[in-house]
Amino acid sequence: MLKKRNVMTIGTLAKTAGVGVETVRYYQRRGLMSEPEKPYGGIRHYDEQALARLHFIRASQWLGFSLDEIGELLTLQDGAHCDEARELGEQKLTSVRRKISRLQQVERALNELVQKCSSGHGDVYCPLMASLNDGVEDATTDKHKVR
Amino acid sequence: MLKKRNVMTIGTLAKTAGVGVETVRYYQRRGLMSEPEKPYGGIRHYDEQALARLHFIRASQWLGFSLDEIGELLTLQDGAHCDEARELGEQKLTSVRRKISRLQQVERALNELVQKCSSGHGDVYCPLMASLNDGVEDATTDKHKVR
DNA sequence: ATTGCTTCCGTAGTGAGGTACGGGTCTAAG
DNA sequence: CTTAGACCCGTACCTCACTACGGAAGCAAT
Ligand SMILES: [Zn+2]
Ligand SMILES: [Zn+2]
Ligand SMILES: [Zn+2]
Ligand SMILES: [Zn+2]
Repeated sequence: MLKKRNVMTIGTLAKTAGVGVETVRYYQRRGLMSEPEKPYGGIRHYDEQALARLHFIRASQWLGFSLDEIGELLTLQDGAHCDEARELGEQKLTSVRRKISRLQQVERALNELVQKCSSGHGDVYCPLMASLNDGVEDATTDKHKVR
Repeated sequence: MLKKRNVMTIGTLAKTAGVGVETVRYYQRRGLMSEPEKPYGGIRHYDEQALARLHFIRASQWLGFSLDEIGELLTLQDGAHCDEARELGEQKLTSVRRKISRLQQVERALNELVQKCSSGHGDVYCPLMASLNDGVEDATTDKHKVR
């Protein structure tokens, strides 16, 4: 699969990194990866630096960074801007923690609804449906701000 | 704001429920709300049932149901299908719990990175950046499956 | 009666992160 | 030499939940 000295075509690069060819090209269009020069009338070749870049992008994405944010992170790669990178990491950590506690609220509310519905109410009305109609009382105060 | 006997225009309805007029019309197009008949050449009027429907939708959305799923929930509103509704709730609960534990993995990984970066490494290289390049080792096994 | 805010209705655009298509060119295997 | 399978490139399309636009017509206040 890997040609000598890790010189790859875009297809090999993509498969090695576990993404689609179209995704690589999309990252190039987004400016997250550079397009290597192509030999006259030929096919571009990619090296292990391109693969490392793909690893960087996917790892950052796994941590919740958007492609725009990843672009920013990439400008800090020289190692001299460690403080800025850490700042971005801390902001992301904060937002991840907010998401977690929001989801935990949802989990509690949903669990309560399901429990109430399970514990045989007398076929008269369903507390789950009733709560949805009334607006899921318990969870939070600003009920109608979904997004 | 509320006209006598809770008869409202679409604008009043929307404002009362805390959504936009366009959103109400969108829900109608999606089949989540019915359009009232309009008096000849006139303006449609909405009652408190429409408002309740809007509450139902927003509450369900807050719990993480998609509009398609909410459409399904609405067919179970007669109270006779409580078991199916509970099943949907349980599935959603499972997916919420999966999201939470995934985010908790991210939180641990991100926290570790930020900590390592904070504890003065000798300006030589940044462990945060290095980890991103190497692929955030600790977190999980299927690293490259982001979505 | 004139202004000015709503309503009505269909269509189109947004953002994020891709995925798919189609027509042409290149390369490696048989 | 021929053919199957990559590659190249631009463009269009996808999901989700809205949001905006545009023009006609209604309704309320001045
Ligand atoms: Zn700096
Ligand atoms: Zn029930
Ligand atoms: Zn049933
Ligand atoms: Zn650092």
